[in-house]
Amino acid sequence: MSESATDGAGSVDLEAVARGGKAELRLWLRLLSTANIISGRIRRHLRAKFDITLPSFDLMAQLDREPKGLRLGELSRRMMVTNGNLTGLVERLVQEGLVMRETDPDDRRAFIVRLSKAGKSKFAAYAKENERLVLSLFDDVEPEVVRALMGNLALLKASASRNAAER
Amino acid sequence: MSESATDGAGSVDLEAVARGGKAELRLWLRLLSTANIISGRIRRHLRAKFDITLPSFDLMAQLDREPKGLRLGELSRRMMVTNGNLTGLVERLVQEGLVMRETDPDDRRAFIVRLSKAGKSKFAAYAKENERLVLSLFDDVEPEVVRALMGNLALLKASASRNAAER
DNA sequence: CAAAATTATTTCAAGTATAAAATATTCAGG
DNA sequence: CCTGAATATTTTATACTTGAAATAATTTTG
Repeated sequence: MSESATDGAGSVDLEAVARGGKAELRLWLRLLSTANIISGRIRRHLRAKFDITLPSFDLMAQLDREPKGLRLGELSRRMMVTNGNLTGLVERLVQEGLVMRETDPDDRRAFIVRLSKAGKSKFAAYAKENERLVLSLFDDVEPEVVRALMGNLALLKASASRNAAER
Repeated sequence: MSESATDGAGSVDLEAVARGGKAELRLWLRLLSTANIISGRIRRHLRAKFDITLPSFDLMAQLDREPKGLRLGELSRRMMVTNGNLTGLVERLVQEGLVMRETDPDDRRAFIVRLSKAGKSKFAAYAKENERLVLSLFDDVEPEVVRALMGNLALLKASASRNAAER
């Protein structure tokens, strides 16, 4: 058969075959595997079509909607990654000429990053194609299911964000 | 304030502030950020409490329910990671004495890994504590919401798994 | 205002992750 | 039984990721 000439995990998944266990545990595993499947598809698609990584795409997506740029700290919060991570990520995008990095005139500790002209136009193409893909992945999901998930995930997200400081 | 003495991303998250955009796109971002928040909490909790990484925990979780062990290929499929990734992950756990790795008598290409006695007993403690944490993260989520998410995520997962071979 | 605390970022070490190429072994035909 | 296809895993190169420690600049305060 040969699946794709690549090593490729991320296609089968038995959802950890969580037999017993509490409903919440099983839900968490299902949530995770669903997110993994979708992000895997997106990652492979971006790579195949544009040779760009998902983290780079995410970074550009954040900057695309902030024409004036963002400080690194704000960017790391929005992307939910550590500061240290961003240093290298931004560096690579600067090398490629997609992102500009300049010191904040108001605070010499800080840096502001934003899309270059080239970055902006490339990202537009990436985003368009990506939207097409994501919509296709949701093809068999009814609008009311989308709505229900939207609301229920908000509840879960709020609960998980709140109930954090345990022990 | 100081948040936690660590560099810590993964706490705030503006859900990418996806203003416009199709509902499906926004749902995908919400799904991703929810999964990120939960897995971040789990990861930090396991590290703080037991000094174990999430991938190691996941690997042990898979083996825990297969007393006879698993071949590496099957394990990589279940964990949704590439084969190459597993080589190093297993190696570390073998070094720590938590996992045993032996060649499959029926197929000399293959390896079978399973939990050692020590691994089994350590994992029991990890899992117990982890279950406590996950349940606490779901604390404010009503059972019917859990049920609804379970069903609707199954639909989404199926759709995303199916609609793959696009272009 | 100078020392102390805080904030913004980088550096570092270790681990995780992918995709592609390389190895080794098994299997299917001829 | 020998060859070529298929399978199982490892290796390699590159990139991502974290958490902690280090740097540097700003703000707070005694």
